[in-house]
Amino acid sequence: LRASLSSGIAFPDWAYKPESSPGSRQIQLWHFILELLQKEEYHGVIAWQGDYGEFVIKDPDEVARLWGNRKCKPHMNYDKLSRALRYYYNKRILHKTKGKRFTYKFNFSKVVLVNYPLLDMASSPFLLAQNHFNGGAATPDCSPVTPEVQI
DNA sequence: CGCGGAACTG
DNA sequence: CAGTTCCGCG
Repeated sequence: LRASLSSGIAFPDWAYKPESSPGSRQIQLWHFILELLQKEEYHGVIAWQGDYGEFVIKDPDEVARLWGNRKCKPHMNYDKLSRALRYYYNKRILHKTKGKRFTYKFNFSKVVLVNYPLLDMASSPFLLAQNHFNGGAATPDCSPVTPEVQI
């Protein structure tokens, strides 16, 4: 188990995923989703809606564009993004809300309860996300390297 | 749309 | 390993 030092609150392992290469750890899609969900400026694009942990992608094309932008994948689209989301079903991170279009649900209750039996679910996923991404320090767009050599 | 197999990539 | 790309099927 790990704790986020900057925010003060402990966050479960499943939400961390350190991964090899400390400096250049790739952004996880569901991290990115949570990041957008946390920012009010994207409420027209993606937002919490319905049950606890449930969210709707209001503008699939835009979310795909933003994701592609972050991953330097200019040809990203909802078809591909949704395939990535579907891989989360077996990983128990997400599942589909059947019937509701563009609607998925985080397995907060299940996974958090398993990893953190003492942590109650009073706090919304929004608060959890806020605590994890302390206010959104920086949102690095697709910018590979900035050598900036000066003499 | 939503699903999951399959090949492929860093 | 975490997607990306492509695709046939329902």
